[in-house]
Amino acid sequence: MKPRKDTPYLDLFQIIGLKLKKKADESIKELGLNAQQGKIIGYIYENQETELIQRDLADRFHLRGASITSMLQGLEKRGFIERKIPANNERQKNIYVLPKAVELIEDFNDSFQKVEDEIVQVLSEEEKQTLKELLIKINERL
Amino acid sequence: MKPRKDTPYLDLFQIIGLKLKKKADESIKELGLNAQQGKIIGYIYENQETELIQRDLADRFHLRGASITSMLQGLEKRGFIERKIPANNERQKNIYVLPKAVELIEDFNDSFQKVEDEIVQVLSEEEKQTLKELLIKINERL
DNA sequence: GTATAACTGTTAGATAACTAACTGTCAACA
DNA sequence: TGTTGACAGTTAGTTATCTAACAGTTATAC
Repeated sequence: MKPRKDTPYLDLFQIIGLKLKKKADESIKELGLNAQQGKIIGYIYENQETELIQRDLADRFHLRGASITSMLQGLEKRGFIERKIPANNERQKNIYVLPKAVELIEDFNDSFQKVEDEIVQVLSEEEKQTLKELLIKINERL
Repeated sequence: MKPRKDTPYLDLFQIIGLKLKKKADESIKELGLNAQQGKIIGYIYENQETELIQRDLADRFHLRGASITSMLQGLEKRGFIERKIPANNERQKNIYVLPKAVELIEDFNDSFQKVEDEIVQVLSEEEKQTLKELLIKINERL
């Protein structure tokens, strides 16, 4: 009498992930960017002094190189970032945010914070802490 | 001295969701389907006696009607499912799985079960229970 | 020192999702 | 009962991701 299907964790993670993506996209839509672009601009801003290259973004965001190329080409064309080939390695491109993007960073960090608060609004402080520990543990082994 | 960004829950859910999608896709790739298609076929199989229509799938899987149309057209063309306009309402299409799909259901349910086990492999029974409760609570309010 | 392998990024083409505009059918109500 | 609005699904066009094949650069090994 084995159950035909019973994958509550997989299902819950998928549905919650999808809902969060939609909420995050919606929250910064008016800025003309989607959530992924916002997250990436924020990450570039915080790491642009460290010779950040496209490869690093691919690793950090679990995207393929080709996807990063395409996304950054779009952001560059629209004047949010620039890419410069460093002197010591012509294979690479270092990435920097331009003022047009910097202006927006505070706005979408606020927006993301609102989504973040929505996620845990129904949890007590103790539950939040427990959840975070469990998620980190799962993420490390996945 | 407010932190520029601190959205650990949003980030963790996004990354875990992405990793799980990739694992689930990989696990049934050899069957010629992706995880979403597998999940949907399984769901149709379990609900085809209930006059299941495309709208129901859109609601259950949080997809738009147009996405369901496109996915089902593909599955129908490849002989996995069929759609029949019911006598009592010509707007709707009832959905049924065909034998070719039924053959595969056990296989991909096994595959999904393996991914499910990977998610919680590092957790104790008590932690699993706690996590499930927290995820359900979050999902309900999102 | 040169050949080979690894690395970084790009292009082309496929796929799965989306929105907006549409068709056809059914339901509600004035 | 006739109009109007809601509902179910489709189409067209866009976007973000993917894989596979590729080019150019750098590192490694013999």
